[in-house]
Amino acid sequence: MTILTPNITDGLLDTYNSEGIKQMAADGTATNIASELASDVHSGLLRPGDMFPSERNLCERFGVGRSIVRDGMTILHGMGLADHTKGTRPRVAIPTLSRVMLGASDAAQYFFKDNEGRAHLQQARLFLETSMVQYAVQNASNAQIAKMVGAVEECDANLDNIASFRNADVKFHHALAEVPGNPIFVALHETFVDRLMKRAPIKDNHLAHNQISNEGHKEIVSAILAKDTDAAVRSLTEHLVRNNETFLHRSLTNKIVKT
Amino acid sequence: MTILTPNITDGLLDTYNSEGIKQMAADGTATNIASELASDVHSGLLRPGDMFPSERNLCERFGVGRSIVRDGMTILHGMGLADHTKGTRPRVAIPTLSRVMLGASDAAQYFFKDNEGRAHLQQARLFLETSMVQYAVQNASNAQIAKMVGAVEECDANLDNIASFRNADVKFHHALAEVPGNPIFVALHETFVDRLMKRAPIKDNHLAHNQISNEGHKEIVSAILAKDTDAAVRSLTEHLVRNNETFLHRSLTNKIVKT
DNA sequence: TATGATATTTTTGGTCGACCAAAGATGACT
DNA sequence: AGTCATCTTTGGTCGACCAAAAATATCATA
Repeated sequence: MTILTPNITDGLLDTYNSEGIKQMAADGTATNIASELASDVHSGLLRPGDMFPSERNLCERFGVGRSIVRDGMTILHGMGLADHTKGTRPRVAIPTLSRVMLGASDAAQYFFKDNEGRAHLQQARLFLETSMVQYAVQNASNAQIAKMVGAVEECDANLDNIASFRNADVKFHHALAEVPGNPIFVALHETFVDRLMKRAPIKDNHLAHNQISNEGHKEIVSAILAKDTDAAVRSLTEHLVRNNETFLHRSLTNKIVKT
Repeated sequence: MTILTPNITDGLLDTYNSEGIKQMAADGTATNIASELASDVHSGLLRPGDMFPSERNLCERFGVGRSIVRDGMTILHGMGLADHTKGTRPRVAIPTLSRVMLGASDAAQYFFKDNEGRAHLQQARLFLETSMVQYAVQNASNAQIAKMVGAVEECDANLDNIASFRNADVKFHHALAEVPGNPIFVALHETFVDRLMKRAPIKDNHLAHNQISNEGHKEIVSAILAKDTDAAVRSLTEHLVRNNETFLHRSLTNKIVKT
């Protein structure tokens, strides 16, 4: 394993060429089949919504039995490129970073279920959104700011509706993640933050909490409009830290609220 | 699908309880088998290095045929929890965020192979490391700074050795990602940045390039020592943007250097 | 004849048990 | 106690079987 041809230990895919993309030697391994199909999807040879070639067809193409092909399809599904819903014939999924990350999310959730892991996740989120807000102060377009304002209004209109408020809350932070126009940030946000938010425990006295929370949103937008980076970061940090602290506090005082 | 029990579309794992962890109804689906084994690994019931129960054993336990169990093991491997190397009997891997992300990396590489995707990745890296450096200015311990200095010295000692310099270069940025002590940052760095760096094309005149690059490292550390956030961020940005620009420029002028 | 519904055949994914080579365990023999 | 032969267990692969879905053919009716 040299440095220039980095064969990272134990990835699902094993050999890379100088471009970093899997070489397509048609060896009949499951990983190879998966990566070849993946290439076809990303290259547009297979279009989202299409059906994959039938398994028997792939058997013939790779010269292996159906078990191998089937394994390859499982891997492909894990990569978020195959849509195996409800017994229907698998179809090509839209290749999206968010979908890809979803697979990682399934595996990563275990790291975030205890308080320590949750705190790490919260910190990562704080760092991510801090970067977003700093960027937004400098570069957010009026349309993007308007989208955030829209979410704030939606929050205000649903202060007493837990589900709807959360929806709007997520929408606000999602709009923030969209500002740089970088799909990586959106994917990270959807994969980790959105799920985290939607799964958060319910606060007692949620009306008051929601009011305070949305005041935080307003402060953030105001600071962005005023192009005041420090104020924006400060408001965001307060907004996020407060939620995390109330969670920890609730855990300490053992006030379990039924979900 | 309600908001409070978020059943995100099409994840590999399907049903969640209020804790967000998969419910363990012993239905004989591959995903269930995978998640149950995953639970056993994360709970410590299966220790890293152990062998998994034999496939026939699992067949009996879940009341299904070996194909299903085998599918479950494939999924588990995709989650980075099973070690299927070289035909030996699969063993329990150390559950690590980095390993988990490795699976996502295989699927995500396709999004980063063109110039646009690469630019997005570079931006994400810039944002991540900016956060790290800001945090480091405030909180880095002497030991952590010493580690960075060590990497800088190693860079200096290997200015003319492409592989060794890259190693030391990676080490420097890795040390930066370690400062907050948050495994998420380390995992993100190892998964995306390390691979990106090790795979980067070779510059012509690498000696001069390496010198300039390491000067950047020195500026960054100096700014951290001086607790000068602005200077640290500025140095880091210059350091990273320069690499990206030379890459794009090289691409435009078509000066392909053999790898 | 054209058209729509219905019956039939084919194809497809899902599941299973059987076979194989190799690795590991067991026992015999020196 | 050590070495070698034998046997058991294990993962890897394959083909066969099944139910459901799709495609095709059939036929009654306007």
